[in-house]
Amino acid sequence: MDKTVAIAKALADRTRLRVLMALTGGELCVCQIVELSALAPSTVSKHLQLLTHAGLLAARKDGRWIYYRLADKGAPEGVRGALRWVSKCLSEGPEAAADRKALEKIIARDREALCRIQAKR
Amino acid sequence: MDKTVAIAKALADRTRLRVLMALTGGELCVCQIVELSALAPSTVSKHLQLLTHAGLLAARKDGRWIYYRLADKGAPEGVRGALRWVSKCLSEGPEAAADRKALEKIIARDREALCRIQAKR
DNA sequence: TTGACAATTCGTTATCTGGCGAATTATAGT
DNA sequence: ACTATAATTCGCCAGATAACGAATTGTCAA
Repeated sequence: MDKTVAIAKALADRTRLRVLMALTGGELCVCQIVELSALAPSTVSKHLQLLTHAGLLAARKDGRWIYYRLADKGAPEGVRGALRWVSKCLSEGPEAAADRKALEKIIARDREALCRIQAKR
Repeated sequence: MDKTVAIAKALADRTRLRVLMALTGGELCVCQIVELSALAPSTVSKHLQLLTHAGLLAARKDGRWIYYRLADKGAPEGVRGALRWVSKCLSEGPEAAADRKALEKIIARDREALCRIQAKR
C-alpha cells in the first residue's frame, strides 16, 4: 500500500508527468530535462529523486552527466502498470506533442552548451 | 493533461485509495465509508468530492442517503485504466483484506445506527 | 593539484492539502 | 409547518510540497 501511494504521489504533478513522457523516447541527461521543464536544476533534481524513489525511474552515471530512464521490465508490476497508464493517457495529447517537438531541438543541441546556459540563470 | 493530473492527485492519498478499494465490492453509503475510514464526515465528504470531480466516482441519491460507486464502463479510458491499476496494486495486500473484513461488519449493521453513532462524535 | 562544472543537498518561502468542528442544505417523518 | 438527521460546505489550523538560490559533492581536464 505504501508503495502504491508513493507511486500515485509521484504521478500527481504536472512536471513529473511531463518528465515521464519525455523519457518514453529514451534516456535523457538531467540538463536536457532541466531545459525542457524550464525549471531550476535543483527543482528538477528533486522531482527526479522522487520519481526514482517511487521506482518509476532509474539513473545511470556517465562521468559528470547523469542519465535517467524509465523503469524497465524488471520493475514491479505496480510500477509498470503506472507507466503504461501515464503513457496511454498522455501520448495523444497536444502537450505531449509540443514536448516531443521541443525535445527534438534540445537533443540536437550540445549538452555542454545547455549546461552553460543554465549556469547563467 | 489536466484530467490526468487530477486523476493522479485523486489517487495520491491513502484514504482515497482505501475508499476506491472498498467500492470495488459495490456502492456504499457515505455513513458506511465514514465508519470504515474512522474520519470525520466532513473530511470523508471532501475526499468523495475530489474523487468524483476526477471522474473516478459517481453518486446516487436515495432520500437522505447518498451512495457512491466506482465510475462505470461509460467513463473515459483514463479513468477506467486508473481504477484497474489501483485494483491490481491493492487487491492482494493485507490492508485491503482487513478493510474487506471490516466492511462486512459495517454493511451488516443498520445504516441509521451508524449515523447515530457518528453524530455523537 | 587545481579549476571548472554537472548534479545534488540544504535552507527558506509561498502555496496546497488533509484534518476537524460549526454552520448550512436538503429530505423524511411527525 | 416543524423537527430530526444525512451529507455538504465553510472557516480554520498544522503539516506537506514545489519552487528558488546558495552551498556542497564528485568528476573531468588543464
